[in-house]
Amino acid sequence: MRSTAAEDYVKAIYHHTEWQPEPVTPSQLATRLGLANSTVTEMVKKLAAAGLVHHRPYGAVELTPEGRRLAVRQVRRHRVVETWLVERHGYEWDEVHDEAEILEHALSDRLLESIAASLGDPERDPHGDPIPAADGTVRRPDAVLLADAPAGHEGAVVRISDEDPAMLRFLADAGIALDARLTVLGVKPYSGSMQVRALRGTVDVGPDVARAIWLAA
Amino acid sequence: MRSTAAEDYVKAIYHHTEWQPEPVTPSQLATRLGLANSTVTEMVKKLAAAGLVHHRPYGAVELTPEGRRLAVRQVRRHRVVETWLVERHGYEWDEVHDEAEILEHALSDRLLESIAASLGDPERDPHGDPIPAADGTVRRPDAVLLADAPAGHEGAVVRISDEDPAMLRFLADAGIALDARLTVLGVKPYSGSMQVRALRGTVDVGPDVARAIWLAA
DNA sequence: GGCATGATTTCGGCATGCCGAAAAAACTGC
DNA sequence: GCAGTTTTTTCGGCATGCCGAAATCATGCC
Repeated sequence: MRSTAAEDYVKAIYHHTEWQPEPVTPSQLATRLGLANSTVTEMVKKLAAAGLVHHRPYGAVELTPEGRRLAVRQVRRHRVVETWLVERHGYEWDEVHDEAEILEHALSDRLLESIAASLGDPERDPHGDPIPAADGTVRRPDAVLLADAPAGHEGAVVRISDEDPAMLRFLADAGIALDARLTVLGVKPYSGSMQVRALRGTVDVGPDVARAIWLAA
Repeated sequence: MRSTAAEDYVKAIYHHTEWQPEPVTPSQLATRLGLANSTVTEMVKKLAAAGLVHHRPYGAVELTPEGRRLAVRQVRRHRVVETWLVERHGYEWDEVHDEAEILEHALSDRLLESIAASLGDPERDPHGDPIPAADGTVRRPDAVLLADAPAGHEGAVVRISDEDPAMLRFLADAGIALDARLTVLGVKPYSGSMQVRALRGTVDVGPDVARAIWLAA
């Protein structure tokens, strides 16, 4: 039970608790993985038998220490590959996800570490997500979700969720990239969108976008 | 029917006819792939249905033009990856095979070509095997199997079979590498081994080795 | 020509991952 | 507290690849 499928499941579980720590339900997992609920239930049972997750029937799913280790390892692999694709192979940051999704299961540890070393052992990936160290250590920057930032808050963009490639392109066009300094001007009443000042000018961002961007605290 | 398994089968079939053109039998395929005969028979039937091979029951297996295209593509991928591992990641030439075997199925065309370009589009891999071009063109050097070379023949090593990593290490120790100049001194009667002069001195090579080395014709 | 031997194929089975439909449990609002 | 909805689980099924055992074919030898 150390298949690529298992790696994908624990990574998805880990992913869910990485930036907002709530337990994950099977159906949320199914949505994220694009699988049927029944499939997830079955697989979770196998993962539990393999000691990678805790799960009581009809309850949420949580990683065991061992499952967490595997997940962190997988996250490291994914983000190292993404960084490598962008820095060495001319990929745009919205193009790397699918390729990394496959490669993270295919590279040996030796090759992965060689690639990481050739990049200078980076600590964050092109979206600002922290890259866990080879020993499993994770350093996460203090950050506030843009949607939760009060008016007047100012800070550099520390992370942009890689969930939606189209959004990544929209943000790139709007001049909002990693390390850009943003100032929260306020929420427009009833529209649900926020006004934000970037270097290039003022931008209105909808709630989806405001929940995809993290600012330095 | 374009699975990684299918890619492995057509590659194995192609491989067999690359340096000595004889048809492949299912059992030879099974041996090379490390599978049961029955498994190969079943898979060959599926490959035939998919138009990748010709096969009449109880007969040999041959690639269709389409199967050959797929095989050549796969060979290119494998050899580009091997070259990359040796040149950029400090692998020894006897260590690359397993990693390449996995990676050749996982890289996108885009990434593979980017890697090939970064290597200067090499035309042969660390063992001397020709790397097919991206368009499927294969250039093969004129070569004689050491075992078939007459006494007195002299020529550079053009290719060393990558079948047996232990043999590759033995040869490296003996100073026999790609491009080394060898002279065939003759066959030792009854022992079945050949005497060969290399730069570093005279070496006795057994029949296995003599069938793994090709010299420039 | 007949027959033994070895290669090939057929057959039932197994493991992994996936699905949809139906049953069971858990929440919800009133 | 209870009925309706939603979530989770169970169940039968399917596809891919693999296996060993048994049946079938091909071939060479006498």
